[in-house]
Amino acid sequence: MTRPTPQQHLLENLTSAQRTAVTHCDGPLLVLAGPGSGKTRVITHRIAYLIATTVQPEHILALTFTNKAAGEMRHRVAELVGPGRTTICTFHSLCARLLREFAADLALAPNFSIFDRADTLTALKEATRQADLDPKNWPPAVTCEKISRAKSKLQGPAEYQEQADDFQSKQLAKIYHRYQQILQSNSALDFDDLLLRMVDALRNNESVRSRLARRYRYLLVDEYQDTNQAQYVIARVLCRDHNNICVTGDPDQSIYGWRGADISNILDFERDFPQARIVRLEQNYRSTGHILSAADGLIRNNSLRKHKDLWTQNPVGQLVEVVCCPDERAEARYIAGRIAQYVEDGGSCKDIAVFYRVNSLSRTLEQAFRSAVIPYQMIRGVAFYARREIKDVLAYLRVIVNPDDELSLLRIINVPARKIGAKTVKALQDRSRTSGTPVRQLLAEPDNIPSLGRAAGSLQKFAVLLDELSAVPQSPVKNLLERLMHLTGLDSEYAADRHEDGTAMDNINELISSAAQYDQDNPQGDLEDYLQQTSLVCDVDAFDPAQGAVAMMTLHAAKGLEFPVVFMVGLEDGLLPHSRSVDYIASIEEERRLCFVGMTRAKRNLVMSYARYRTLRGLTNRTVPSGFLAELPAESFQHIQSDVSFDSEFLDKFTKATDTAVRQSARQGSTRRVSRSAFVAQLVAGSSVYHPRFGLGKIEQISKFGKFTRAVIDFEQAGPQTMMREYANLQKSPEQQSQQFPR
DNA sequence: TTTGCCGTCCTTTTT
DNA sequence: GGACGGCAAA
Repeated sequence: MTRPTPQQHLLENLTSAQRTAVTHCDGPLLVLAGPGSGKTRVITHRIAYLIATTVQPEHILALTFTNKAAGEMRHRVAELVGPGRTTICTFHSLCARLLREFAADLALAPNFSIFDRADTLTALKEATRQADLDPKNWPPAVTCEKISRAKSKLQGPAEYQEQADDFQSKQLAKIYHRYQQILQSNSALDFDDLLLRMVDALRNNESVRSRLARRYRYLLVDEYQDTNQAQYVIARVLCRDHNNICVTGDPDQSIYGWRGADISNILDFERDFPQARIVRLEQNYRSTGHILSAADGLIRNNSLRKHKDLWTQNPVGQLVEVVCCPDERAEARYIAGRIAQYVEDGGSCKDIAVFYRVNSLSRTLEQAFRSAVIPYQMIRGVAFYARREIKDVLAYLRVIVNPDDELSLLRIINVPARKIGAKTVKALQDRSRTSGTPVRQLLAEPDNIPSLGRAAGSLQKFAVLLDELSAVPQSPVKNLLERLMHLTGLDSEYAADRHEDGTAMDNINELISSAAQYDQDNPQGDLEDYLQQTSLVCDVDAFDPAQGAVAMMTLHAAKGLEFPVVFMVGLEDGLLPHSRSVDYIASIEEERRLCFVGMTRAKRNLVMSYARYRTLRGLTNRTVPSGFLAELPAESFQHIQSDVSFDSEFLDKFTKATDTAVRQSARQGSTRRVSRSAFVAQLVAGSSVYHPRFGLGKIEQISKFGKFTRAVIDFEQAGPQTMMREYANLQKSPEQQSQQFPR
C-alpha cells in the first residue's frame, strides 16, 4: 500500500465528469454546471490540482463577481493547499488594483477615486445641467443605465455619439461627454471605467499586456454567463498567449442581462475557442427530488434556452409548498411562525433564508421577525456604505487621498455645518470654472473671490482643517478615522444626536471597527487600498453564516449560496416577474431564471408564498398570483391556504380583468386626481368617497389604530369594508370633486 | 443659512 | 412610504 500522492488525494470523491474538469491542464475548458452540481468544488480542486502538479500559485488568476465569492474560494483553496499567492478576486477589484499599479504607463493618477452609484448620479445631474438639459426630463438614473450599457459595450463618448441616430441618443451623447469630463477633472473612475480602462490598457499597451500575460498563465472565470463585453475582452486578451482559460457557468442562471451581461459569451465559447474541452455537470447533489423537478419544470418554459437534463439521486423529499396568505403581514407572520416551529423542532436559524425580488419587501418581514424574536441578518452591504454619515466620513478620506475629488470635497464642505452654504459653493464653482483653478486650491485664497464676503473666513478655516487632516498618518486607518472624527467635530455632532437614535454614531463605530479589521488583515495596506475596497463591496459580501441568524436577501444576492430551508415571498404578478420587465420576452425569461436561481438554493424545504393583498408604496392592492406558479409541475408541490377567509369566488371576482375595468370606469368618472394627503385630511364620517375597486361608498366611522387611521366604509355594491391604509386609494366621489375643485 | 413644510415623483435587481 | 426639490419663514 502506497500513500496517495497529493494529486490523487485531490481527486478523491469526485465524479468522473468533475475529475475531467479538475485534471484538465492546458488549453481552454468550459464547465457547464447546473445548480448544486459541485461547481465550486471543481474550481477549488482544480486550482489546488494545478498547484500540486506543475503550476506556480502566483501564475493562477481566478475571477469572480462578488468579493464574497472570491473570499469563499480563497478560503477553500487555502484549506486544500494552504494559503498561497494565487490571485482570487473580482473583475472590478483586479482592474482597480492593476490600474493603480500601471498608472504611470497609462497616464492615470494612481490615487484616482472610484465613484459609486450615488456619486455617479450626482455627477450625472451636473453633467446634464452642463449640457443645457433639465435633469427632470433626463433623469440621471436612466442616463446612468444607458451610459453604463454603452461603457460595458466598450463605447466611449465619441463612439456613442457616432452611432447616435435619434434625438434622444444625440442628447445623451452630450451628457455622456460632459460626464466623462467631470470624471476626468475629479480624477475619478466609475465602476464601468475600471473595466474599460483595463481593456484600453490591454489593447493599446503591449508592454502592460505582455507583462500581465506572463504573470497570469492560468485563468479561471466563474459565473461566466454574467460577463459583459468588457469583461469578456479582458479575459480573452489576458489568455491570448497561452489559451489557458477555464470558464464555469450556467446559462440558466444568467440574471444580470439588465446590467449588460451578455449570455452569448458563454454560448459562443466553443466558437471563440474551437479546441475547447467541454464538461457538463448536470447531476444535482444539493436539492431533494421535488425541489429539483419543480425548478426544472419552471425553467423548461424558457424558449431561448439550450435544453439540459437536471437530475438527482437524492430522495424526493417533501413537496414544495405554495402558500397563499391574505396580505403581506400575514405572509410575514406565517413565515415567522414556520421558522419558530423549525427552531423548536431542533433546527437552527442559520439553515434558513428568505428571498424577495425587491428590497422593499424586507421591511414587513423584519417587523414580523422582530416581534417574534427571530434573529435575522439582512444582506445589504451597499446600504451600509450608502448611509449618509458613512459616505460623509469616507468623502473626507477621499479628499485626503485625491484632492481633485471635487465631488467629495463639495459633499463635506459644509459637514458638519460651518456656514458654507449653497451660495458660497456656487461662487466657488464659478470661480473655479472661469479661472481653471481647482476648488481645493481656491479654499486657501478666498480673498481672490470678492463675492464671497464673510464666508471667506469659514473657507480658510476649512482649508486649514483639510491640511491638518492630510498631515495625520494614513495608517493604521482606524487611528486616522478616530482622529478625523475628532478634528472635524463630527464626533460631537453625532454624539449630540444620540438622544433620539444613536444609529449615526453606531454606524460610525461599525465603520471604525471594520477599518481596524482591515488594518489587521492588510498590514501592508494603505489608505488608497482601503478606499478601493470599501468602494467595491456589495450586498452578499456582508453575509456571515456564522451569526446563526435567518438570512434575508434579494434573489440576485442569493446566487451561489445554498440553504436547507428557503422561503421565497411575493410570488405575484408584477413582483416576480417584475412589472418593469414584462415588456420583453427576453426579460420575462430572465425573471424566470431569477425564480429558478432562488428555488435551486433550497436543499430540503422550499416554501413559495404570495399575498392576496399587498401594500406597496403605501397603497394596498389586489394581487394576481405569479404566472410562474402555474408552471410548476403539479406533482411537485402542494397548495396551502394560510389563515382563513379565502374563497375562490372572491378571488375570481377580482381577477385582473375586472380590476382594470373598474379602474377605467373610475378614471372616467373622476375628473381630477386629488393630492393624497390633502384629501385624507378631509376624511370625516359621513362623507362619500369613491374607491377604484369598490365603487361609491360612505364613511361610517373613522378611528385611530396605532399610528394608522382606520376607516369603516359602507360601499353601495360591495357592502361595508374596513380599511386601514387602503383609504389612500379613495377619491372624492365625482359630484363632490366638482364642488370642491371647480375648474 | 438653515429649517421645516408641502407637493411631486418614483419605484428592480448591482459591480 | 420615502426621497427630493421648491418655497417661505426663522
